Amino acid sequence: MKVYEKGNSVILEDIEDFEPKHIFECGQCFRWIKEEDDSYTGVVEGKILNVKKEGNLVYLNNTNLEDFNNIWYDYFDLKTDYKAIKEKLRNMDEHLEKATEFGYGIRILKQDSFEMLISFIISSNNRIPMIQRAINNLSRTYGEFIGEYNGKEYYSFPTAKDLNKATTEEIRACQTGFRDKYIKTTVERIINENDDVSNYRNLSTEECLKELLKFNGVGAKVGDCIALFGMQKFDTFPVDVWVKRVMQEFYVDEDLSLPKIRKYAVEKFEDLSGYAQQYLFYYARELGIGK
DNA sequence: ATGCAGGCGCGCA
DNA sequence: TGCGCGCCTGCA
Repeated sequence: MKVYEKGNSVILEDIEDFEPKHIFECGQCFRWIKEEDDSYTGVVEGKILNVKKEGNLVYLNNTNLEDFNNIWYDYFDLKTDYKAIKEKLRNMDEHLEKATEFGYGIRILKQDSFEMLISFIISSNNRIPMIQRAINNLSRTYGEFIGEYNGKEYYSFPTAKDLNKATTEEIRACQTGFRDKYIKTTVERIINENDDVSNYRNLSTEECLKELLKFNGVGAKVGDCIALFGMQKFDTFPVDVWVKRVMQEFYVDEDLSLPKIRKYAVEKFEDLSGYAQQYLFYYARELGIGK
């Protein structure tokens, strides 16, 4: 892979295992919006970035080499060899062979811990467009105005301190629905206990999940998502309805409970569980497997 | 129209 | 430990 700066962009040449659609639509993030030219625009660490792939070039627009080195390299997990991960998974069975071929450009983003905590609380029993809307409303109301890009305004995801200014009613007014009280008590607890959830990265996966489950609105699936996407715990396996369907279709009995499906997967995929989940999820949802 | 969608907390056995 | 149920909200 070659990296160079050109104008207001950083260009990645001959980067392998990087496909914007796969990365931004495999269920891990909510703030990357598809543009008319099939590029994606998002907000990370107070920066607006546009990502576009053309042939063997990935354009990171509205940025520079300094931010690439300080932010985007880690955010897009460019240090990790996804070819090696896919190779291991592909050799496990025919289903993963197909799933890794289908979602060949998936990468697991290194996202902000607190943003993941709140975002996945909102995700429970909810649909992606509505999750995106609620997060946008919260960001516009309680986040910081960053600037404009292509005529649209962008805001940072609010900090716990910012969000703590909102009442339960005001949080609901951002279209969070019945999850308003979960968000309120979660933010309140973080402020009162002066907690920094990004420190959960230092805990073992088991301890990390145990701590996350103490938050109101965080159950098994949501906790796994936060640990995986916000704390880089790759030996987790979030089981949502799509993953349940694809697991039942290919691996386990129809009547196996969710916790048992999870146990089966983590024992099978071990440290690659999170990656396997992403490939299987994207494969199942895009193809409508098990529906 | 009424059931349901990318779950969770709760009450109850 | 394992169930069944209600819940914001928009869409089929």
